[in-house]
Amino acid sequence: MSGEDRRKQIVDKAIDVILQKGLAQAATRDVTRALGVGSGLLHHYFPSWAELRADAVRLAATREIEEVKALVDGVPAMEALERVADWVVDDEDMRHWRLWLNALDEAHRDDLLADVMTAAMLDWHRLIAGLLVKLGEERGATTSNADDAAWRLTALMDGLASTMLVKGSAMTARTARMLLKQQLRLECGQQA
Amino acid sequence: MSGEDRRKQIVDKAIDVILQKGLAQAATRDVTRALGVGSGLLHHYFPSWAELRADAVRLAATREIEEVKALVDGVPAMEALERVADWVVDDEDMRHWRLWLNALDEAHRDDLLADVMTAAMLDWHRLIAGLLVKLGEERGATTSNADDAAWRLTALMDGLASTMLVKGSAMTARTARMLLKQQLRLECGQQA
DNA sequence: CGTTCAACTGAACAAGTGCTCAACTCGGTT
DNA sequence: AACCGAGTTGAGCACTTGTTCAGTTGAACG
Repeated sequence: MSGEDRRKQIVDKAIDVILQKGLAQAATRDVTRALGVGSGLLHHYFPSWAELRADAVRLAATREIEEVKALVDGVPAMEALERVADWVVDDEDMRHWRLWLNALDEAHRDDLLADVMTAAMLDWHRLIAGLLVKLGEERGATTSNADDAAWRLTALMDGLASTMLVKGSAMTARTARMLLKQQLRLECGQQA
Repeated sequence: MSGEDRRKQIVDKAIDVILQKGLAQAATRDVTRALGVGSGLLHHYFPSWAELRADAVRLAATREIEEVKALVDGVPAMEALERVADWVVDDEDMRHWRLWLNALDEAHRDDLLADVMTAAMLDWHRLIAGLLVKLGEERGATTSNADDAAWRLTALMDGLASTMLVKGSAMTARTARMLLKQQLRLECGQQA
């Protein structure tokens, strides 16, 4: 198999493994075994597990935000924001949130991951802020604080998700969705 | 040394170690070495590292919320809420946030920790919701949605903190404090 | 055919983990 | 004096981790 193909295949399988076992529990052996290859092959393409893992998280995060961008493309801003709120909470099994929050946590110890997550967070912020600005334009209102509002919305998503993910927590997807939409109304009310 | 004293000493030292190395990196050996005792002693008092670690996190979380309760005791609700917002962000070195977010993440894999964190989150929610109700009473307004508002505020704190903690992130303590206070105004505006 | 070289193997290694258990200390009890 | 038992030790076990490296394969090329 050609080098480039193998590389992609490894990263893809790493995403699978990480989504299934969690970022902290996933090991090089899980990837190589799932692929049916020797352990050396992984290190032939990636100098270390840290690099492969960072690449995998980067690709997964990129795919997610591209998916959302496609979901809201050409849609009126208010509906787009609500679609994002729905999408964010509707992740069955919370697999992607688990990956996201794992990565956020591991980023404290792994500079490569920190870079990846910084970039991903900025992407999300840019997306939300853009929609808020668009909303202001559609309504012909000023949008002075779209940046702040976007930070609050993205942080709220993270916080709600991490609450939801703790077993036995009182936070359900339904409640989280409601809280998110209320926040949307709070922000837009002030903005209009 | 008596059993009860030794127990407390071990939990206290475990908190130190965990605050310094992070929950995921702290090991039994770190605690026993810091204490200058044999490794068996730890297991004489705690059946497993998971139990000691859960006890340590529970105690640390309890101390924190007691500290905040003392800080806002007898203070008018609005100022109390602002004090909480300040306190939450002023944690130098973010040590306590690091512990909190680590624990939230580990709780996915550790049922003992999940219980601890569920209880701690409810404590925080109760505290904030109580202050919001009090605020409503002071202003003679209805407080129908204090619960929702409290969930949003606590989730926002978590989300902002995890953003802040990622190295290289654009989120500073100053910005986070501002965003939190804006949120306070958003919630209270609607409530009044 | 022989040479070359990237792709690939997998046993072995070093480092780290939580935990066990036979043995020891030593103040208090009989 | 003999004994007991809670407190304590620490070498050692079983296991997991990422990483290495001497070697094998096999297609492409002259």
